[in-house]
Amino acid sequence: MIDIKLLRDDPDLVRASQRARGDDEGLVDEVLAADERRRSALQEFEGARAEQKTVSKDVGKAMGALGAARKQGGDTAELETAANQARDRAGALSERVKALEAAAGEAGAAYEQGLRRIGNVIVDGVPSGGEDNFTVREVDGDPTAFDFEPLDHLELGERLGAIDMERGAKVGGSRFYFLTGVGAQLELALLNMGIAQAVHHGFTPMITPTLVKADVMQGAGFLDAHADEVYRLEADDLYLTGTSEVALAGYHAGEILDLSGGPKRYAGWSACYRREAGSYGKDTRGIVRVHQFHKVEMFSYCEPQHAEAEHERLLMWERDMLAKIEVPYRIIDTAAGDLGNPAARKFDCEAWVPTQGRYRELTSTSNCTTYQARRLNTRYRTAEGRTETVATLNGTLATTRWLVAILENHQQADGSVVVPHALQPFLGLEVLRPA
RNA sequence: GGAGGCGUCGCCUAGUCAGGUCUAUGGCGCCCGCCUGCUAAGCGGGUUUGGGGCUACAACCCCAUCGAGGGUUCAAAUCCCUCCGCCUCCGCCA
Repeated sequence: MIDIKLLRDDPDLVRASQRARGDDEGLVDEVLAADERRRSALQEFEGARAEQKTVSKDVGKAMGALGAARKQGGDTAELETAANQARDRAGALSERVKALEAAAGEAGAAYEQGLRRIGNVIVDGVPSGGEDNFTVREVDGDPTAFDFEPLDHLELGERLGAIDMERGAKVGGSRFYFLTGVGAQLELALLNMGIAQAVHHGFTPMITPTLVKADVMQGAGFLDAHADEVYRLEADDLYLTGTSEVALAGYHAGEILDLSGGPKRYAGWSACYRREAGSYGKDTRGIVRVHQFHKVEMFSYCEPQHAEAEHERLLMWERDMLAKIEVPYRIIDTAAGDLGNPAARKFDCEAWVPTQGRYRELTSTSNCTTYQARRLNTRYRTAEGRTETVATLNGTLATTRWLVAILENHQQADGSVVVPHALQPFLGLEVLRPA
């Protein structure tokens, strides 16, 4: 959620952001009003509570004096009367405090509910509008040219004995698959290359839980707009994560971090699960859109004032990975309306897929600024000793989908696939050949 | 799955049985100051986090915070209930 102080100080900025996202601008005034109500209710309650506490302490004092007098066998009647009087007064106040507390609680809940609905304030420069309003930031390489009719990744994968969709469907249903033989090896090689690069740049590699509790899923921001994308295990009230971002965002939840040595960077390796609800009929062929895949994900905790620079760094490391697999790609600046609530800006790297004649997303890096961390209560200690909310960012280093781009772009007329140079040491093969 | 023990403001710890006349005790660490050729020791003070008020984002005042959430009570670290985590033992299973 966004910072209430920003909302109070600069509501126009938040209104503009909501407008760019195509979200409800009126929410801003709604929440400001709720904030006013919450604060006045809180003041009333706290005042009454303070009074009640004072009176109640008098009861305590009176009771103590009474006890002492009894021990000494003195006259207790007067003390007893005083104690009872104080108790009656406190009792009367107690009723009022309970009512005021309930009212303050309600006002607080209404306020927070509204605040949570406001999306992160977009970074200056993010294009307005919906899914199709992205801007192209950079194009790297020309679409791969072939002097033969290229095969699609599934055809190639089947000939190589690398992908088995049919048996995947038999075992798990549609959108499930087996990676077999060189296919399994290729995925492991790719993911390992991602981990190796991350470690080289100082990331801590992490193998993360893929089942998380509701508060983590909620805090990471995955139960709002796209809740129906998430698998939920009813019997245990746990959620299957669609990315290790969720677990890595939860990793430092409730903690106060020491960022004096720079950002904390983690590289998460995990299986990812997505229901793909509402995408019936889309990308039904092959492993472009599946319910389960593997991913290496960068995750960074940094000071908010460094978030934009960190975002550029994550993008740079994604580019390094794409360069290693030697495929043409472009980078888009996602439009505001296509950002999730937590993201203030998102860059996607999209690789050229020859048989589709278009670019498909291979990586995605988001700057969530303090939005995610505020919900998860992750802070850092400033040089002045104050606590402030950290910024969180994430970005992809490799996923199963990358196999699509690798297979299709590096295929030869005979159905073999040349392994990109950087990947060869991880795979131990230079060329994949049909069985 | 069963039985028991534990969870206190960075770390350790008192308080919980018998609710109150205290503002959660003390030590370690850390920070500031004093003293001091230097260091150590010594002395004094400070040291959870969130929210609200007032403001200069200071000082100060108030509310909450003893694993979490409820409840009882004028009053809860303390009593009751539910949940979570850790430890020990038993059972079951990889």
